[in-house]
Amino acid sequence: MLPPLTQAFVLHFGEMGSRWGFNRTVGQIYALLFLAPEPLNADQIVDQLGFSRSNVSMGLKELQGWNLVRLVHKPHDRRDHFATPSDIWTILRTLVEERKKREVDPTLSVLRELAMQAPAGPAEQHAQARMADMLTLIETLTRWYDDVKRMDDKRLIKLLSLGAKVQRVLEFKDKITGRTKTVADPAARAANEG
Amino acid sequence: MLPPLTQAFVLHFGEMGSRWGFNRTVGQIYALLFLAPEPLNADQIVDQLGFSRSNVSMGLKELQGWNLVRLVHKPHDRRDHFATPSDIWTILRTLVEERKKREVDPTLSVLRELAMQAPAGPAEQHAQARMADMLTLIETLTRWYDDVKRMDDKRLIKLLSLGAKVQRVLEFKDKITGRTKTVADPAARAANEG
DNA sequence: CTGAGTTTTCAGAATTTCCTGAAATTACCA
DNA sequence: TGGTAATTTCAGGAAATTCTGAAAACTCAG
Repeated sequence: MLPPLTQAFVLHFGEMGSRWGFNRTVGQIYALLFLAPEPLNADQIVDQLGFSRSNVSMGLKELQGWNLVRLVHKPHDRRDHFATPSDIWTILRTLVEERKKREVDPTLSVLRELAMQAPAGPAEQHAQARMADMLTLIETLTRWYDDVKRMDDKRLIKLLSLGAKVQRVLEFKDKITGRTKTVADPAARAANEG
Repeated sequence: MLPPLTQAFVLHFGEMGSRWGFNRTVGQIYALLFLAPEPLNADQIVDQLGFSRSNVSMGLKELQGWNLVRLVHKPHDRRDHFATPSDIWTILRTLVEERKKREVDPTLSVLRELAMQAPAGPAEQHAQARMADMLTLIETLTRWYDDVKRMDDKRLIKLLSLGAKVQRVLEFKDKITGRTKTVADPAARAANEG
């Protein structure tokens, strides 16, 4: 039915689905839409994947809830068509944002809530301290994320491909701002750049 | 049974468990161990959470499989005790590593596999190009991750708290390496540092 | 309006996952 | 080696989730 590479990809996404927070149907539908050169309508998805019409309808709704799939209308066709963004970085941003919303935000708000309450006796002192550690960590991470997600794709990609080498750049900068003279010395500069 | 803050935290982790790739039992056991000031043995967990002994045993095994919990032996006590690392950054590293192993590595290897196969006719050209896009993105991300995970905690935290401001540092560096004279000029340097 | 085409809802069947108690296994002491 | 404490395994019951078909609801051209 599906050509072999497409089939393999779709089946893999179906299997992985559960690890990514949705089910087989949703995973396969997403994979199919991701690969499709054109938006697909629900019946085309039914034909290709063999799920019931209602299951596909629910799967599409869930994918729209994740903002991973958008509704497209074709001229002279009453049926709804669905597509994934063609830009993969856009997809990544959406995925991360939605997973954060589901996986970390609820915990963040519970931890903030609990941090404000008085510990019920000395027994909970330690527990509350542990929660505070976790809260600090999550807040550090989400602040970083909120910051980074505002970067445009080009800079983001540049930053990613630099990897841990940013470290060196930072240390380089420290040196410069610390003692300007060193920077003016070409030999020292070359050493810093490695 | 459990003091109120502890209880709230444990129940929350139980609920979140399914979103994080494990079940209620595992989530609650982890939460309890995380908060505990001392390693706990299986019976203590049974007492506090009310799950069956066998369920706790399986949950602990799963947590050990994730490397999130380690076995501890107390002197003069035959029973196994369990603890989470006390350092929260260590926990984060483990969690990310294990999730990557489960959630991205399988897809990475499938995509590499499929990238090598010849498309079955022109119908699959587009599909294979899409897969290639995804592969490139995942490889970029995992390379970045492999790089960053080698950083020590101190530098990592520094980098995180810098957030998108690294950007400025990078541009600052570009200017310096591009035209040294400008850097030597204190006025221009001040402008770059913002 | 009407009615064909399309999408959504939803009760319950099918499937999967979770959890338990009983039995088996392991570890260790005397 | 026998006995006891501790842990693990596992078959099957309980619970949760996924999936379906039928019916309801919606949409729009005529």
